[in-house]
Order: sequence, then C-alpha cells, then structure tokens
Amino acid sequence: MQSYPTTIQGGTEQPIYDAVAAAVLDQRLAPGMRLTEASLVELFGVSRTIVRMALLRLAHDHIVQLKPNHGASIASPSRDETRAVFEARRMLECAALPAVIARALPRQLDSLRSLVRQEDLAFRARDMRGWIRLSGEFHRRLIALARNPVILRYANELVTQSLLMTALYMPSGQTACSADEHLQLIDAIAARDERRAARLMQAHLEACEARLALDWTEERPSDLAEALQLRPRRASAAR
Amino acid sequence: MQSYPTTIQGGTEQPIYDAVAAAVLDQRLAPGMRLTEASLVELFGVSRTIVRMALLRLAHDHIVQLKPNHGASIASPSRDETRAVFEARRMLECAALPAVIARALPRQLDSLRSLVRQEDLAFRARDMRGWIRLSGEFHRRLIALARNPVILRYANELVTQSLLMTALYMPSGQTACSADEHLQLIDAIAARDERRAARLMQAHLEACEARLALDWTEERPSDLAEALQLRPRRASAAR
DNA sequence: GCCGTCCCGATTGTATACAGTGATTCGCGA
DNA sequence: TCGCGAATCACTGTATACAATCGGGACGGC
Repeated sequence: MQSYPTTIQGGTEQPIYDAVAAAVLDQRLAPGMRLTEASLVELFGVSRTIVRMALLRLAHDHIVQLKPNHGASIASPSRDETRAVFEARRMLECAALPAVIARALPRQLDSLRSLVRQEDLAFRARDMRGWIRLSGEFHRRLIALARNPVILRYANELVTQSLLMTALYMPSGQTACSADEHLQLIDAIAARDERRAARLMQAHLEACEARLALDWTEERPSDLAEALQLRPRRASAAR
Repeated sequence: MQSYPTTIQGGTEQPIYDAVAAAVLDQRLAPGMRLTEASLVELFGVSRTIVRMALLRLAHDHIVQLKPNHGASIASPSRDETRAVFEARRMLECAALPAVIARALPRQLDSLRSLVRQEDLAFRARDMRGWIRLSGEFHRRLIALARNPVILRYANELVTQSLLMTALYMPSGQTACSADEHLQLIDAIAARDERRAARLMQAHLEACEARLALDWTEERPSDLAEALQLRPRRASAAR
C-alpha cells in the first residue's frame, strides 16, 4: 500500500483551484462571497473555459456552491450540513486511528508535536487565522499517518469544510480547537492505546462542534411564512 | 440532521454522467476502455463542452481516468489502489454501523432483506452482472440507513470503485460477495449488537478483498529491468 | 533490412462568439 | 408619489473555431 496519485493533477486550472482553496483555508474568502467568472478571468489571465473547470472542481469538493444561472459563491454550509460533516469526521477519523497507531513512526509523531507547538504559539500571538489553519493542518497530517490515500482525501475535504463552518458559526472571541487536546491525542497514539485515542478523538471533535453556535437560532427560515411564524391560510402544496 | 442536496445536481451533462456510471456498474463498460470526446458528442448530441464537463465529474469520482492529451478511459485501478479502497471501506462502513443501528427502522431492514433475496435469485440464475450490481446496491442502501449524507456519498464512491476492481481482479467463475454474509449482518443490526455487526462487516469486506486476485502477479512491472528480473550493472539513479 | 526522421491524421486543450436568463432600473401613466 | 411594465445590463450556458500535442506510418539513408 504505497503512494499513488491521490488528487488528479489538474491542468491549467490548478493555480485557480489552489488560490481559492488556500484563501478559504486562510479565511480570506468568507462563506457566501461571490466568485464571478469574469473576475477570475481577469485575475488569472486565462479564458472562461479554464475558470469554469476550476469552479467545477471546487464545487465538487464543496468549497464553492454552484447555483444554475447564478454562478459560484464560497460555500456557506447550513447547520444541518455542519452537523453531518462533524459526525462524518468523528466516524472517519476515529476509524483511521488504529492504522495511524500501527503505522506512525516516532519521528512523525514528534513532527506532529512541533506542529501543535506552532499552533499554540499562533494562539498566544492572537493570530486567529494562522491558528485555525494550523489546527486544520494538524488533523490532516494526523490522518496522513494512516497511509491510506483514500481516507486522506476524504479527511482533507472534511477538514476544509470544517474550517468554512468554523468561519460561519464560531462566536467571535471563542476558541475552536484546543492545542492541549491535540497533545493528549498524540500521547495516546504514541502509547499505542487505541481505545483511549479513539475516545479522545471522539470527545475532541464533539467539543469542536459544541463550540459552534449551531443551536442559537435554528436554521434561518428560508420561507417567508415560516419567518413570520404564520401558516398559509389556503392549502398551497405544503411540501 | 435531515436530507440536503448530497450530489450537486448537474446540468446538461447529467445524462452522460449517469449513462457512463450506470454502464460501469453493470460492467458493460470494462476498465481501460477509451471514451473519446467525439464519440460521446455523437451519442448524446451535445457539444464537446458538455461532454468534457461530464468527463471531469466522472474523473473526480474516480470512475474514469483522465490523462493529459490522451483523453478519458474507464478507470483501471491498480492493486495498490484496490487494497487502499477496501481498507477505506472497512474503516468507513464499520464506523457507520452504530449510526445505522441507532437509526434504522424495522421496515427498512425488511426492505434490505428482500434486496438480499433478489441478490440470491440473481446468483442462482447465473446473472452475474445483475448479482454484482445488487450486492453493491446492498452496501449502498445499508449505509444510507445511517442517515448521514456525507458518509453516504463517500460510501457510494467506494462501492462503485469496488465494482470496477471486481471486474478487473475477480477470477472468472468466482463469487464476490456472499448473500449469506449480508443476511447475518442485517440480523446483527436488527439485534442492535454493535460489536457483532462491526466484526461481521470487517470480516465480510476482508473476505471480498481476499477473493480478488491481488497477489497472483504482484503489480505488473513497469520497468524493463524489473520485468527481466535483472539489476542494472551501472548505478543509474535507483529511485 | 533496420533505424531514424519527417509528416499527417486524430484527438485533446484553449479561446471566443453567441444565446439565454435573471435582476435592476428607467420611464410611463394613474 | 406610487405602481407597473418593459428595456437593459450583467452574467452564465452552450457551441464552435482554432491551436497544440501525440501517435503512427511512410520515406529515405545507412
């Protein structure tokens, strides 16, 4: 089970994909922000064809939303989607832990520890963007130790989406992911304690989700009647 | 946690995507088969633009391979990829079982049992294509009971790829997935026995993988020297 | 006869032109 | 001043034209 091309090496659209993805991870592109094809054409000096390919790939990875006849905007996942993604992460990352424990080398765990130190540094420096990016990076590199390209790809997707959700639903001035929990997790892995590692990962991701304001106002009503808390007088095909 | 659009509703390219995907699931399109843009244009009566969008999506889902300047062919995953996909399935589908047990309704399990009966019928009728398709369908519908759209999407991808791998590496006249194992799995779920269900799923997927001829000839040598079982006389940058 | 080279056909990669769609705005009339 | 409708604009959806690239076959030299 060795490395094989995990992400299809794109062609000319790759720079656009990378730039948008990086901007989302750094939270420079906020959820909901529109991406018109024309603006990207101008920024990257390529034709709309290329831009559209990039947008199609970004949409497939749930980084942008693609509404017919309305173009692309940075995805702004609903609360339901957020809950589903965090549940999926709990399943997936916990399930990957045994492979991580079996295959991780001590020096890789050390490298992970130094990453957590950076994370803590960024936090103390009040560099929230860098800190959030680094804590995502931690999960990515942890799952990478399982040496399964398929799981790694899925985990990458989910972590990226989680960062979007954090940007959307994190109450300002709140913390997202504690570096301490990350360190404990590494220790459990180093000790080859599958049960404890799984328990810590589960609790950690639950805590991350709990810190988000997913319950404050349940799902902004998309329907006017619902928003006004009225029921339509006449039957109008209640879906 | 309700349903939200799990697959991005494509536009005009959807029929092409569906046709190719269905053909792969039915094993009418064999791995490695080439798909030229021109032929799809003719078959579907749309422009190359649309065909390319379909191919891009199919490539993203690892159903077709897209080599630069060489166009598209049905993916023919390597043995390493096959092992990785089956390992990922073990992780993912086992991890999803607790949610399945918690959320599945009795009538849904009954419907699943009738699916297994169909599967058995197809097997007895020597309808191998139908049988393989149905056994894939079983896994898909089982994971759907976890009611997590994200996990469902990933499971769908992996099952589809597994079918491709089965087409590639299944020794002819061999069985792939036993209907009996499927029934036992349903029973364990109905009994809400998480441990047994997980053990059965793990064993079942391991058995599926073991039936494939992944070890017969280890990875066809890509290098001439390796193929002739020689070592280069002079040092030539051994990678 | 064998090997290297050149050319040609087929196929993909990219750009652009044109059509269709949705939303905003402007103008007209009450 | 307000409401309503039509023209307009910005943008995306689709088709097509042109450029680039790769593989194979013919040709000629050795």
